[in-house]
Amino acid sequence: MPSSRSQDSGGIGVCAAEQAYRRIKDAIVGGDMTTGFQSLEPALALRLGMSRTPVHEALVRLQDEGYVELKARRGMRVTSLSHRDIREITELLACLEVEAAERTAARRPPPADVMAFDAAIEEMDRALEAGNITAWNDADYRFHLLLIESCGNRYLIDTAKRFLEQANRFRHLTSAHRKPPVYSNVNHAAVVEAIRRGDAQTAVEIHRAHKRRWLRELDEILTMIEPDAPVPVDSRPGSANDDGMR
Amino acid sequence: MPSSRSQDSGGIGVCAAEQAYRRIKDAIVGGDMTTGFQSLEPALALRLGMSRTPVHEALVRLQDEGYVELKARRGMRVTSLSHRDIREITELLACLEVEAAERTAARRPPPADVMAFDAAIEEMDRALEAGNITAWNDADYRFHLLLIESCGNRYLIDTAKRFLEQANRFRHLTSAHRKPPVYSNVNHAAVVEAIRRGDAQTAVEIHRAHKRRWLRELDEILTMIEPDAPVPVDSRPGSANDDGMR
DNA sequence: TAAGTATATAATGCATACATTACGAAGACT
DNA sequence: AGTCTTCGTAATGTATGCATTATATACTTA
Repeated sequence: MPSSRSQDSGGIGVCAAEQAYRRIKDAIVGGDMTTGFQSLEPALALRLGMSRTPVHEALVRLQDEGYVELKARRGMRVTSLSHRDIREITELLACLEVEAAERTAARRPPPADVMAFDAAIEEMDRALEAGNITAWNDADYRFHLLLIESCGNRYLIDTAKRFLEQANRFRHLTSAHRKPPVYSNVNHAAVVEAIRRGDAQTAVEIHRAHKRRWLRELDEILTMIEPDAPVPVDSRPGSANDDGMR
Repeated sequence: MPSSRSQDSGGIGVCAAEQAYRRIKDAIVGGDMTTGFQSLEPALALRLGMSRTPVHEALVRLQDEGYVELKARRGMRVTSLSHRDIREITELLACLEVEAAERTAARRPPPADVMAFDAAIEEMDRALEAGNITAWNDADYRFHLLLIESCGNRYLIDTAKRFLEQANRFRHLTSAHRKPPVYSNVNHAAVVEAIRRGDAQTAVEIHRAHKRRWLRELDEILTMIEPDAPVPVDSRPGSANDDGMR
């Protein structure tokens, strides 16, 4: 249901507008275009090796999704995520994921699907033992993606994925400041256990409690980092205007 | 946060692309462009009195939101909503609204805001007594919009509004087949009472039960209407290709 | 007559061109 | 010297033009 044109996904022949959309979004989510980064359409078009038309289309779409602001004459600006933004995105995502957990459990997915959850959790365990934060993040991301994608409601899937992507913009920020997330692994395992049993009620309760706890921790992290103001999404908050990609 | 450019909202000087976006979307939501309606960019551009460029931009955005499908060479096609689509949209909206009810109650909005809820419910009561379905729909819509917009989470607001709009595409369909929604008024009033007291727990419970009941009723309506297949969003399911606007 | 192929038509996606407009810089006036 | 005004520059939004491609139709051959 989300964006795709002609070619279905990531192949060779994707049209320029789609490429522009993905490359810019990836740059923002991946931290290569930092919060506050500004650029003009001609510059972007030059960098992406295409004309302004597809770039313009991509920017409008990204504005709809909240990734950039288009200000007259100033071109695009990567939206800054205030503490409030981060909290609100996390809250919404929590709500959506809890619903997804309930539906997934109620659907009683086939054992093969549940094994994918197990695999993700095992990898989270391994990464935690090894102290490999990046690997843990990847596995955790995959777990949440699995949970979302197996809920059966395509609109819920699209929406939750959209905000999971948004959340990736500040994931590294929080993961740098949080204590080793042992309880995440335990909770996730318990949710999977409930899913395996088809126990939707328990899945909801555990996942909701987990998300509540995470929100409290997030609040602590945020107040620790800085009183408020737009959050530095990477290590160079000042270097906005010059080139900003790296 | 959603779409707008230069001019903030609905003024005179909105750019052509934004106008195209709104007019086409309004036509779809308002039932003027019926499910399955197809059109080519040149034809739309002609009808809207602009060139293909802004029309193209609008269509891509509408595709992102699930209102149209763009098939190579076939132009745009207004997406058909299957029973499954209707159910999934309603489920997601229920989830979002329950969360909004909880947050609204937890925020303890000022009495002036709560009076707006009262006004909407009073109008629902009046419309129900008078048997005026249209008026009831309008008031009900306003109630849900109020509930959403007073939750305090801007991302939740945007998302819920988006699906409330989608739900308007099939609202008339369900409202034609459902029995007089007395329990809606009662439930909504109870939710408002909980909001007034700041009782988030009760607000959630009532609204969730209300939505559950509504989903069951929706299922009955849907199975009654037709086994499945794309739902006729207006009374003329066949007249897709010729002109489709009315 | 039917099936396959070739050609023509036209819609899409992108590039370019143009008009509008906003922002900045420079100069003039107080 | 500071402020206001005017002019120039350049970015945006849209229109148009062009290349690509897919579909439909017509023609040819078995």
